Amino acid sequence: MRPTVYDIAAAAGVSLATVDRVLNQRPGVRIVTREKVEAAIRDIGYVRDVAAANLAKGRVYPLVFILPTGDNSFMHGLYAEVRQAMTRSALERTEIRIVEVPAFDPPALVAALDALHGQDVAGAALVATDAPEVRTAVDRLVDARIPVVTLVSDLTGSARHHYAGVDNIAAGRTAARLLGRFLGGRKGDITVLAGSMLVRDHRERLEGFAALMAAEFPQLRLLPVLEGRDDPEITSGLVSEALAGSNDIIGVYSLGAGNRGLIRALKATGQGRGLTVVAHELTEHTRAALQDGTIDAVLNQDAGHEVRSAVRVLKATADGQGFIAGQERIRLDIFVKDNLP
Amino acid sequence: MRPTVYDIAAAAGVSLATVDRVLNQRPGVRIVTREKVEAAIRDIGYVRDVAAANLAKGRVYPLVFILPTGDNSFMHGLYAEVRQAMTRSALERTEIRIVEVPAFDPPALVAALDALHGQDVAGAALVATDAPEVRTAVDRLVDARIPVVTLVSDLTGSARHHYAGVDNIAAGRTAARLLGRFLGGRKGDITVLAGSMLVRDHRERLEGFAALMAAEFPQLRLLPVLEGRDDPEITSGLVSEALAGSNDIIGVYSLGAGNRGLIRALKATGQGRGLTVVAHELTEHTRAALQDGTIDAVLNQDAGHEVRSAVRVLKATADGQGFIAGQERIRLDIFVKDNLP
DNA sequence: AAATTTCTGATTTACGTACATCAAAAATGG
DNA sequence: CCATTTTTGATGTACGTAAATCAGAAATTT
Repeated sequence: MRPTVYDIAAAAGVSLATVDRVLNQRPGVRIVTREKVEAAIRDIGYVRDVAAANLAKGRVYPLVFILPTGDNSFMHGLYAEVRQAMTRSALERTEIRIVEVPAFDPPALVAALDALHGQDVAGAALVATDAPEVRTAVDRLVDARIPVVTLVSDLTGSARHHYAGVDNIAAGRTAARLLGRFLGGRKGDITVLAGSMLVRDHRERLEGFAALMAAEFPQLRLLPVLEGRDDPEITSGLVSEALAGSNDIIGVYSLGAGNRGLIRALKATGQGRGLTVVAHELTEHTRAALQDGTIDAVLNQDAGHEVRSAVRVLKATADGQGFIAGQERIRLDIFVKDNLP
Repeated sequence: MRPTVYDIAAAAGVSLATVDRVLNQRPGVRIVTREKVEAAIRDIGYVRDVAAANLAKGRVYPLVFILPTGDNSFMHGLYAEVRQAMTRSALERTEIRIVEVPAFDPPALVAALDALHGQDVAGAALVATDAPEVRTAVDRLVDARIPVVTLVSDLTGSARHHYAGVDNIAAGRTAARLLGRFLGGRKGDITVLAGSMLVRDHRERLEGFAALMAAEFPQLRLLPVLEGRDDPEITSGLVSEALAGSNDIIGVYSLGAGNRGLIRALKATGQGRGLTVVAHELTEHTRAALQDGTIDAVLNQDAGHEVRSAVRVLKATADGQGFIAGQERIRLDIFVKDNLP
């Protein structure tokens, strides 16, 4: 049988009330007594029964997810996953609220973060836009002892407790490796398509991609980056134009969202050119494109895992607990035609 | 506030005792009354507080993991992960026991399974060896209302509740796709290395691999499968011999364990031949080989995820509950040099 | 209608922890 | 050594559910 608070009391030769004071760091215990109790806790190997504790406390975790607006499948998927998490609220003792802010808009994000102060919030998750003022706003929350995790896009240099997302530099390098190997020594130009260089995840993907390309595939030349703002329409136009303007393009790397537009342009302009294409984020559109051969590989981050991980980490952090690092590492999924879920 | 059993009682106009009888399917309730209560449960949207219920029941989950012996890194990793899960027992109300059986030995596995009858077991996980007698032994457990999940290797056709592992046909196809694309149109022979055709996962990987190769990369010829019994020594010998015997080999697919031997042979015999190699299972050996370029891609199943998933599913099934399918799907990880964790 | 049998209600205890209150004991200051 | 402050003990209630008991009500049988 697992030891309980009664066992601690017996082992330490103190009363239950004193054990409780030590366990919940309430005042009114001499240091010697406190140490005696702590020793007993270690000795008998007591672990607090979190379920019982939460029951007694009537604890709920009001969590806030700050998400950018955005009309692309990835963001839609992310919203859907957060809403899924909401449906599990009763079971998980969470109360999740979504705060929507304009994308790529640091002041709006800062305002949303600052608004949390004084509210009843057990933790916050945000898709970070990389800007100094966002960093300090996050730090203010952390100072206010509110757990913060970044989602999808990180905010290095800030005091956020955790990042629930993939390593985007590694993602860029991986994309380069796949594209380079798939092209099997051919020589030509590569078009890179991004959403916006204002978000850290896109910058990092490009950084990793460009670095590995330069180092290992010198026969491939990177064309200037096209910024499609994660918007299918803009993206479609840019790609069509690029493909029409050059016959040397043999590969495409799409590191942002808005792949609906990319795919449309590829089908219209790229047909029969033998393009090798690597894109990010598995959506219904990229899935279909993988299947019909328009795209050769898709790198993906599982939004569901990211959201569930964020919730677990926020709860654990709010309780001052640790978490299983391996379980909370968000992996970079690589999909080809054959391993689609 | 979440509705409680008291709210059900009030809503249905019955007493708490009756609600309890309905909730825990105890006898002594007329059908009309039972339906009244069930309607009330639906109406007010009651969800049982599992934490409180488990507390009241003093529930613990005695789980058994039946694992094959095996001196390869993957099995070592699997054991380590199960032991990790044991250290979390106190928190998760589990009591995990490992039963070790000889690998590739159906009768031993059957004996281990049958031994569980009558024991206090809330669920069992096993690495299945594919044989009819194993199937019926699993079915006997399921008939005895003991939740069963297969781990790593499935047992289709049996009544197991869940499979915590990857889709191995898809894994084989994916390996073929990567190898085929990486070889970029070159013509030559491919050596395939397996552990044993007695286990379903190896058979399935080969099946997927051969099918896709034949369909999409006809310029690549598959050599007869080498069976290394997941043993580094045997594997090393087989590979050295094969490489020495032919200069037409341009690719290797290692679909089992025992890659330590493969890598040793490649370094000794394959150096400078420009071999493209795809292997399974990320271990310290395959990781190093990826990094130094001996292996080009590694397909992996995360043993930690598999074990944690098995535990979650067994507990949920024991409670007659469902689980989040997306969370319990074990993904096929693809690693190249650049996205190693 | 009486005698059974089957349901239902009321109440209590328990699980492991949190939290509050009040009295008693011990330590500290002067 | 007394007065004061600090520390500790004893006890009770609560969280939401499970499980048991026993009395009483309703349904069924005779």
